[in-house]
Amino acid sequence: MAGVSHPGKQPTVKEVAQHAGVSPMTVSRTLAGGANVRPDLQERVLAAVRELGYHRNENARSLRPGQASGLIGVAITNLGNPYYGNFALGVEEAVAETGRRIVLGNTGGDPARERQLVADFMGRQVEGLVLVPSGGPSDHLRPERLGDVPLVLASRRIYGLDVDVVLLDDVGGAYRGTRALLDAGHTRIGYLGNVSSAFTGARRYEGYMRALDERGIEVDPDLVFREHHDSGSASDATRRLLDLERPPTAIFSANNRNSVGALHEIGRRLRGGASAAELPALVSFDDFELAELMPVPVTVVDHDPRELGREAARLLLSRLRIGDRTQVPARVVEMPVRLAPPPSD
Amino acid sequence: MAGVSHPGKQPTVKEVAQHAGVSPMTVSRTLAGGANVRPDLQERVLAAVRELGYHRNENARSLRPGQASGLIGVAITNLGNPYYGNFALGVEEAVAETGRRIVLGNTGGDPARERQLVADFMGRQVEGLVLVPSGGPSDHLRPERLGDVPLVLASRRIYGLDVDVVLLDDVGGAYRGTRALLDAGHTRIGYLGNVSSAFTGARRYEGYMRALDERGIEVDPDLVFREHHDSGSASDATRRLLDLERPPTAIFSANNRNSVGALHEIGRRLRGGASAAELPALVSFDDFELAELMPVPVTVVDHDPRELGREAARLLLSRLRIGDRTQVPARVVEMPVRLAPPPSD
DNA sequence: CTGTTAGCGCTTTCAG
DNA sequence: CTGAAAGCGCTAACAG
Repeated sequence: MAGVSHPGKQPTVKEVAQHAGVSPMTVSRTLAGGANVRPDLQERVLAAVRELGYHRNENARSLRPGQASGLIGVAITNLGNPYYGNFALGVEEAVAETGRRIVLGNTGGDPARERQLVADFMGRQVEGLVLVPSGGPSDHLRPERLGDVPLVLASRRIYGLDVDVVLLDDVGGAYRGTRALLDAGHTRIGYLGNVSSAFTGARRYEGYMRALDERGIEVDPDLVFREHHDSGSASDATRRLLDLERPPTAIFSANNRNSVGALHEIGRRLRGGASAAELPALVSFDDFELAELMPVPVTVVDHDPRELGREAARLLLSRLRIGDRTQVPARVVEMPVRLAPPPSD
Repeated sequence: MAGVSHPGKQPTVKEVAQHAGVSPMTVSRTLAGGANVRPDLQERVLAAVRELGYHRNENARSLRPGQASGLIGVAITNLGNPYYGNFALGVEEAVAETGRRIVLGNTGGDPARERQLVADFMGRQVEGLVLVPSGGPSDHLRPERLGDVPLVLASRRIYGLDVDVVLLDDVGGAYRGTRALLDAGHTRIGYLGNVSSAFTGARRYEGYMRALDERGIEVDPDLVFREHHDSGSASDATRRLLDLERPPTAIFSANNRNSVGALHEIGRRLRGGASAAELPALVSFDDFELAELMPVPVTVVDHDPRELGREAARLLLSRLRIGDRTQVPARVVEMPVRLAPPPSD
């Protein structure tokens, strides 16, 4: 009960001042570090703060000109996906190191929701925006809409929008993953990709093609499936692949969801009596846990979404430190990926 | 360049008003829905808003008495863990349905960080708090510190703190999982738990004990490992279990991390030439992907962290609707879990 | 239907 | 070293 004079309302500087027998300014100065305040008054103020459970109102504070809100708006497509969860974690950590916080919104890949979130973030006076674009129209991201609030895009870029971007080395990773299969002697390599992230999908497919092309192998359209987006449809695609007259001996999967789908189908066939030897090897863009325990060899194109998040935050924070934000041209950072072959037995 | 008069600053009502040739109040009213504003003036205002890229300043808005901030503070232990990522998603979704947003902080399980985050959230005038407690002292959560800002705890409760809590049915899930192993004829069942979440750990261990007790089996202390917290140490514990003179024929793993650790060790032994038949069956509290593909049978105690998050948000939002928040006594909700046996082949 | 006034909580001036 | 005044952007309440 200590000091709760008006239950149901947060105390203000004024109340703290009254409680400590000083003026609001002395409270403000004390809370700002205490420069030019007599120690004994500081004591009294801090005691009153504790007594009343006072928290300085950051919203009122940021109303003053020159005072930033300390908020960064983050909109991602799917928080439930560990990839984006770790991405958000990376952003949060890097941003928290500067004393700022993130306001987080989940777009679910819906452009309308993205617009709405960005507008809301702007209204909350965020100092910057980190966005995993959902792919729709992007006029709400144009400079005249965002004023001087810097924007960083992650995972995908938007052409015509000249802002900082962090990407994975999609092309290189897909290229190296495919090449690993070629080096192991495979020549018929299926491709499982998706359409939901057109940008990323196109880049990974490019890496796949480039590796095949380098060895003079032509892409067989029967082996390429790119029209699905969840693990269920990836299972179906895998079934169709394996039911071909000349099935692939290996599969390149452009992401986590597709890898899981493919493995579900592989598991089904194993339980149906197939032997592991007649089932395809797999390269998976995106790591997943226990890949080593899979019944077929799984090579993983591994990367660190948390680090991607940190890097996105770093780009953003650096813009906040620059007075004229258009001074530095837009940067594109490609984060490296790592090939992790299956454990040799 | 449309209308960017003062680049580097967000436009205000005043500027919009000037631009539209009306008073600030007409702008405010128009933005509030347009009641009692002539249509043609509304037109002019909305045009000016578009022209200038105006976003209403929510911080200034919530300064007025009676106006809520529309922010909910969420502090969780590890966003990178898919369990908490989905939890956060559930909270975000439910909260967004009411037009509110979440400010998110990651505690990393550090009590000091938790205090800091909660204080910051209070300063930002959050309307409510959702917290996955880190387990340290909890005086910063006492009612006199939080004023009338409601708090909902998730995953763990804090004794002595009379607030709403959402939990999983830990005891029941562990009990049923263990009983499934007993029903399959196992009598020596190892236990892998952890200490990092003392509360949850104790509850799951209780369920394990209860199932054994019911069958008149005494807990063999050699089979119980509860002092570790990551998948690496869970691997070690599994090794020690399997190296016992009379190793267990099954293992109950109290969470995801432990299950993965145990499976890593099992994989190692398989690659070393062991046959699946001599390796233990597993029950895992917490689902994980591709459990069906594991070389030993894995039964999963499945649950929906996203739904847990939604429920936490629901409890919180219901408090916001009630004038006197202490009217309704603290509620404890236990979310159900589901037993998912391995696919029968 | 529209505008003016006042004040939300805070801090930057400017006086004492 | 301390306080009083003024104003950040917004909107109830009260004129007109």
